[in-house]
Amino acid sequence: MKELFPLVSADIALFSLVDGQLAVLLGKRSNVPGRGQWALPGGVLDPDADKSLEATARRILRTKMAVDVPVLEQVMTVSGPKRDPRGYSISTVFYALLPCDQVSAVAGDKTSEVKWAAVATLKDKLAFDHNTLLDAATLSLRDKVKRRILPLHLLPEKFTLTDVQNACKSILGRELDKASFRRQIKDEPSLVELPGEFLRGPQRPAQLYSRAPSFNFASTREYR
Amino acid sequence: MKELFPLVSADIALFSLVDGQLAVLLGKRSNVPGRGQWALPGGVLDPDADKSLEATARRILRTKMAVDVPVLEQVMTVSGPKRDPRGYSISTVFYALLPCDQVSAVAGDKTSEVKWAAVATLKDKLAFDHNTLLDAATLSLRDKVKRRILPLHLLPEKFTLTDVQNACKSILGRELDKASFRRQIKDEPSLVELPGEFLRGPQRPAQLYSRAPSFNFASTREYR
DNA sequence: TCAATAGTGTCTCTTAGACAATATTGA
DNA sequence: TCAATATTGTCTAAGAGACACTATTGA
Repeated sequence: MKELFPLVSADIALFSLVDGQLAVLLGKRSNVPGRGQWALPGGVLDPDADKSLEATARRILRTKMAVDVPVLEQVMTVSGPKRDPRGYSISTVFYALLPCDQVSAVAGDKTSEVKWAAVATLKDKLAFDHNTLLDAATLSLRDKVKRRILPLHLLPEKFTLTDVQNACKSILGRELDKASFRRQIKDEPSLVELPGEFLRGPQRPAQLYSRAPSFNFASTREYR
Repeated sequence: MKELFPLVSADIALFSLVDGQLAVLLGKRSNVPGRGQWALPGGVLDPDADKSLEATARRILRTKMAVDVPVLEQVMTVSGPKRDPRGYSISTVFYALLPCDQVSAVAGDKTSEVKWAAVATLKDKLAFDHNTLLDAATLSLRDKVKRRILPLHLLPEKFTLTDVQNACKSILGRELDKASFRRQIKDEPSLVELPGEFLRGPQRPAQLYSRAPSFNFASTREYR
């Protein structure tokens, strides 16, 4: 393979909900640079295989983490001669959403070098400039949710409105009023009520919903 | 200079107001590919000279257009093997803001291959995928203004509130109510009233304002 | 005086947030 | 019945849009 100059790569913040907290998938670096440190999964562009940097990101998640993500959003691109000791590098950052039970790399491998980490607890603990990248990705996701694009891809196939509210709460980092939240999503076409299906427990059953097939997380939303 | 692979470059949508309309600076391409077509100014990363792709963009504007821009915002990065006939290419798109009278390249050169074009009139008239890039840049700028970051860098040093309103109107593409607009920007710390200075004409004089020195267009704004 | 634009006041409607009230289940 | 959570109703305040009114200049 022809050598790349500059070094062009994609890094991905794969978000999920772990114990109701927003979490991100990290890999422990097994090679220099940054050996032994935790970092966002990433990899170098393969011009022969990748139709775009989005394709690079998907390939990395597929080969390194064995996941296919339904949502992949570009965040920004960082560049410079000092970011990577190997030389001038360009990195495009993405974020992806997935229910954490769909990532087997974590639980399956005993000598696992992959883990979920709560986003809120990750101050300055990552390799390279990955804390900056993660912060940008988190802000970008938060922005989406503020525009009322629901992070339904973090949830299992069937979920309650309380689940949706908790997902939004963990992303926005603040409490949400139940009544207000429900008013706001009441007429969301992305939510499909599943008639007769309820989540049962030692209390009043909760209506179950699923994502509308037409729901497109990437779509924007007009606001004034 | 070491050859780049892939081809990494920056393209810039330099926005301004021309006759009250949002306009973008275009250059006619003098070389293949795209010779003779109009395109956003852009150029290839110089790893020795550019500390980042932002620096690339600034260098291009400085050398090709002889302007120093106060605002430069990253929009997104496009990539792929087919975008440019020269091979696999990565391009990061930026937008910049400037009063059009600060760009001399247009008026100064009789055989000028540079022009301002009203953004609203540019359907599918640009080289490569530059219409897509311009659309993305325009949306990104619009987004800023929707968050009440005022596009003050499009205006001259002294301006009236009506000027600000017209700038926002041309970016948002819709009429704005005067009273409502003024209520919204009433307590903007970015606006400094110039006591005793007025724009005079055949009507009631209009208070002049200037940008606050601390005004930072890049800063975001919290919204729920 | 009039034309023209600057600048302000007021009304209505929507909506977010706060908080309370009611509903429905299993134990 | 009670605990627990789901779901809904109501009040209030803030703010946007619409629109009309007043203010101040030059001609």
